[in-house]
Order: sequence, then structure tokens, then C-alpha cells
Amino acid sequence: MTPVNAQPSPEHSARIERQPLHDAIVSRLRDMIIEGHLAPGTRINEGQIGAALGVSRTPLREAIKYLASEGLVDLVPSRGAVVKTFGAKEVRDMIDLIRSLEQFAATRACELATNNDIGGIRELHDRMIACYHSGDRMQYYKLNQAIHSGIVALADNAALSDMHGVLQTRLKRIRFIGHEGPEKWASAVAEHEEMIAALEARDAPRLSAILGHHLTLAWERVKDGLPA
Amino acid sequence: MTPVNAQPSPEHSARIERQPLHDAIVSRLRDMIIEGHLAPGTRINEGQIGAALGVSRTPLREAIKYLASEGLVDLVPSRGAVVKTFGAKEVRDMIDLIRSLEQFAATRACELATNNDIGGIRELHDRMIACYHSGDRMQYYKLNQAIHSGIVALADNAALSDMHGVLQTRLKRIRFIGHEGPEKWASAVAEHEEMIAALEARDAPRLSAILGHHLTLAWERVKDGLPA
DNA sequence: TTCAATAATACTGTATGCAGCATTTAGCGC
DNA sequence: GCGCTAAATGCTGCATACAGTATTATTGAA
Repeated sequence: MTPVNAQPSPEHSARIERQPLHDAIVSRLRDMIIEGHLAPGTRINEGQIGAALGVSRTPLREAIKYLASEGLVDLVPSRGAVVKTFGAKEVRDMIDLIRSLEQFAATRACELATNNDIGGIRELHDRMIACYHSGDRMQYYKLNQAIHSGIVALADNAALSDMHGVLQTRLKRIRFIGHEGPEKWASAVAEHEEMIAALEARDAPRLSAILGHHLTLAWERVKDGLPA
Repeated sequence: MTPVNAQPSPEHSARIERQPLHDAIVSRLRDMIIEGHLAPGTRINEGQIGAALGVSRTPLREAIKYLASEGLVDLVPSRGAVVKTFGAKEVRDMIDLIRSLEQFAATRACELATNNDIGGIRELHDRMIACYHSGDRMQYYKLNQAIHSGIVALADNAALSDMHGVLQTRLKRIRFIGHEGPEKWASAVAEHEEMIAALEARDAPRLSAILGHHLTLAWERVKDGLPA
């Protein structure tokens, strides 16, 4: 549930963080699944993966259990773990749920956010726009997600941020597929601009509406590339 | 994330289910935490607990990682796992989130539920009322939760049910504390009656309002017994 | 040639053992 | 008697080894 990425702070002289092996493995496996190196339906062979990562089976198994609880893999008795396959309905359900969460967050954020907080989001937005113009798609995606997570964080509700994070992670792999055309991309960017404006105006209903529409677009983008 | 309780079906001649050991341990530990046999802040000693449950450390460790992802325990590097302590704000956040989830579910449920579905909920409700009159508090609680889970299930969104289930589990321990007086209990029962009526009338806004108020009451009940 | 039954293989599930870190306690100096 | 240092203990983190189960291959007969 709680994200594991305990990235060491960028400062020098910061305390040396000794990340437990199973944590590191969780991160690696997550990335491998998200980036498609472990395709959906793939059975995870403990010996193989363990050898590839240079770790023993015990911490690897612990990591797998963690990911199972996160919903990225399924545990089949006596047959190990398989990378979860998401059908169209499941993805749609998750997007519906994310919408609900973000809209809840929007209301709270408009009540709670300081100008400073919103400035932080605005800054992410500006950097994202820069990536849009320079065509840096990867970085664009990352900032995009950071903005959404940021808005959720403004609601100041740890449980909410947790859940949202898990869902985002599950969908990351899917979003990799959704390569939108330039015109849709442009409209998405425009929507983001509106989002920030609504947030700065503390206009919760408007922000809510935009977020909702934004996610509907996301669904439109990915729905045709899905199985079942 | 996904509940592990793979209870064997009550039929005879049903396939014999061999539950993996780590699954069984997850359930046991969850119960121990919920029922307070493992108090918040307690460090989980692998050797000790393993001996007590009669299992070896490996599956136990796997179970702990699973519960960590569920948010019931914290993993402290080189110091093992400690049972998570929830402060007042965290509990309030979780209840706010549950409210948001249930209200989202309510809207969907009113759109989707068949008469048959609603009949199922009504039946649970009637059994709960029976427990209320007979004073069987434990069974009352269980049916109460089953009803809420049931309404969420009517929204036909697996991800939603998952999240709701996890939050319910986290709060179970807290709810154990909230021993309401008879008059509050009576009003809670009355609200439940209204809930079912609203559901049968497919009156989503009303159902939503009742659920919201219901959870506010729940918060009122528990908030004074919390640390921090 | 095809299907079935049996044996072999490979992988998961569980237990045990060892090394390193944290904490506590005992000993020593002041 | 009090504080500091150091050894000792206990626990976690990781690896390895063994047992049981599912799957595949092989051999036999129809």
C-alpha cells in the first residue's frame, strides 16, 4: 500500500539509507511490470528472476507477496505468481475510482491549499508545458502524474494519497500504451491549464468537472488497446 | 489488497482447498491485530510469533510483508515490523475517505442494482435487526459491515470493493473501541432502516446523505478514544 | 499414429542455518 | 555513586537446503 520508493534525498551529507533488499526488489519488479518487461500473464519464475537480479529467493518471495497485496500480481497456489492481466472493465473501474478519488481530493484541496501549495503545482505545470513543447514525452508523463498526485496531496489525507498512488501505479502500464495523437495531446494540455486556473480560483466544482473530463479522455485513449 | 479469506464453500464434496501457509498466517495476524491481541506499537518478534503459531519464519515474514502493504504494520529497517498506531487525524482521514467511497458506490448502486440484489441487502439488514434485539453485539457488527460492503459491491467495481475492504479492515480495530450507548445504537439502527429504504427507492442523493451522516456518527463514537 | 499411463523434471512451499546490526548489560574509570 | 565504553545477547536480513506438487516427457499398447 504505502509506496516503498524511499529515495535518498538529493543532498550530500544526508544520512546513508540502507534500503532493505526486499524493498529494492519491490521497486525493480514494479518497474519491470510497468515497463512491460514482464508481460501480463507471465509466470514469475523465482529461480530465474532471482538469478537475473542477483538475489536469493527469500527476499524475492517477500517482494512478490507485497506486490500481490498491491494488486500487481496474482498468487496461484502451488504455481507461484503471475503478472495480473487487466481487462477493459477492470481498467474502466479503476479509472472511475480514480475519478471519484480525485474529485474528492479537489474539494478538499480547494478548501485547504495555501497559495504556496498551489504555486508548487503551478511550477510542475510549467515544467510539464516545457516538456510538451520540447516533445519530451516521458518526462511529460511523469510531471503529469506528479501534478495529479500533487493535487491529491493538497487534500492532506494520507490514506487518500496512498490509495491514489496504488491505482496510479496499476494504471501506469496501461497508460504506456495510450499514445495519443498530437491534437488530443494539445487538448489535454489545454485542460491542464484550466485545471490550474480552477485550483488557483479555488473553484472546486469546476476543478472537479475538469478532472472528471480529463480522466474520461484518458479512458477514451486507452480503451481500444485492451483485451477482454 | 485483495482479501485472502478464501473460505471453502460450505458444500460437501467440494474441492479440498489447500490454503497456502502465508495466507493462513495473514488471516491470523490480521485477527490478532484487529482484536487487540497485538497492541499498536508492538514489535512483532518473528521467532516468538512463529513459535506461537507453529510455523517457520519464512512464511511468517511473507505474511508480514503482505500486511505491511495493507497498511496494518510498519516495516522498520533492521528492527522488524511494528503494529501500526493510528492517530486521531489518520482515523478521521480514513473515515472521510470511506465516506467518499461509499457515496460514490451509492450512486452507482442505485443505477445498477437489481431487485434481487437489494433483496440480499434487505435480508442482511433483517438479520442484523434480529441481532440488535437479541443484543448479539458481535454478530451485529459483522452484519453491519457486511451490509456496507454489500452496498459497495452493488456498484460492481472490483477496485472499489478492494479499497473499501482494506479501509474497513484497518478500522475494525478502532471500531472495537467505539462502544456506543443504547440510545446512539438505536439511532444507528434507525439510520440503517432509512438506508435500505433509500436504496429500494433508488434515491441516490438520499442514500448518499444517510451514508455520510452514518459515518460522521461513527467518527463521533470513536474520536475520543484515540491517541494523538 | 494416437492416446493413455507412468516416470522424470522443474518449480513452488517451507524449514533451517549463518552473518550483521541494534540494544542492553556489565565492567571500568572518574 | 555516576557516566562511559565494550562485550554479549537477541533479533532481523539473507541464503541455502529439503520436501511436496504440478507439469512435461517418454514409453507402451490399441
